[in-house]
Amino acid sequence: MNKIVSDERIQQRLSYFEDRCKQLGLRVTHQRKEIYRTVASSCEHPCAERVLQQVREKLPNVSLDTVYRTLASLEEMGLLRRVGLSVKEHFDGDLRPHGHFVCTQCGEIYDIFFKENESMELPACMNEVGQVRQTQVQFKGICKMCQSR
Amino acid sequence: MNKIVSDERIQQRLSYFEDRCKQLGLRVTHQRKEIYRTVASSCEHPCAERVLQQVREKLPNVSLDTVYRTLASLEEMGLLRRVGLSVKEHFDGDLRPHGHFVCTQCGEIYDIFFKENESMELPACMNEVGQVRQTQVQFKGICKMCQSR
DNA sequence: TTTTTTGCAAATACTTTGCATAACG
DNA sequence: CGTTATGCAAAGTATTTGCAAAAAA
Repeated sequence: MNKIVSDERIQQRLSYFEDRCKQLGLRVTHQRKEIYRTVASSCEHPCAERVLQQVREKLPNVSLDTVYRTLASLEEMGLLRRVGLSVKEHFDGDLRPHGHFVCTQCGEIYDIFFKENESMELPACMNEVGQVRQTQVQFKGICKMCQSR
Repeated sequence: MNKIVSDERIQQRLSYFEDRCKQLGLRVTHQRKEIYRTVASSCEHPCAERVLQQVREKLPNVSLDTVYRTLASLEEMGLLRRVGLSVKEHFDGDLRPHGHFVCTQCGEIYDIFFKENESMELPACMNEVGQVRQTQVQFKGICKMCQSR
């Protein structure tokens, strides 16, 4: 398994997860707990299918759609993040260094030009990981348009 | 239409596009040209379907799969970028501020912890765009593993 | 003329949804 | 017991692929 997170830390997180569930009136089911445990103790940024595999080692009958539903609610609960953006691919012909603001409500993508971006240096540890071809900064949130509704 | 890019600039880009095609032995077809023109002159980060719509205003018979194929080759040619990550969604239970390195060959995602990330301030223009909930820095490139093959 | 690219159609991959049953609190 | 969450099956969306015909060089 791919586990660098300590058991102790996972326990902490699980109990926080249970508290949050109670706070929000969500039920603490075996499936939710196992799905959250999997994501919280994984270092591999698993996709839904991969989460399912891991969860099924303990709960063999869990279905993929439960995994999707649960991952979505864990995200809403603020217990995990989605790496990346949206289901669709989006393309950008503007090659100047710039970032993007993505509205999580309407999906709109806005260009963000800012100085820090242009002069951004690669972190030192980058050498050990690989050769960087491009850097993108993404901001997620709610855009003005959606706010004023 | 969504055009802020000047005609002059688009012409420049199109002729660079043709040069690159010749350099690489790729044919300059109407479809490729129109697809590139669309992405290069758009400010809306279009998805494939949206590119198709625009392209069809000039070339009504272009098909969606050609758009996909062409966008992929334009990316390889270094003429456009994919906003986001990969087709699949990936989830991350680690909420500490950190970035990701994504290998464009094998798809592996590596965590990148670095000081600059923790202290990163939001660009001033952000106020005009929306309320930021989270910030993610993404690096794309080829990882060590893939390099040594 | 030769080779690449296209369009069509179909397959594949990923994610979401409706509904009856099961399980939490 | 009442209500929410799950599993199943099916639908919905996005992307990719094989192949014959069309078009570029």
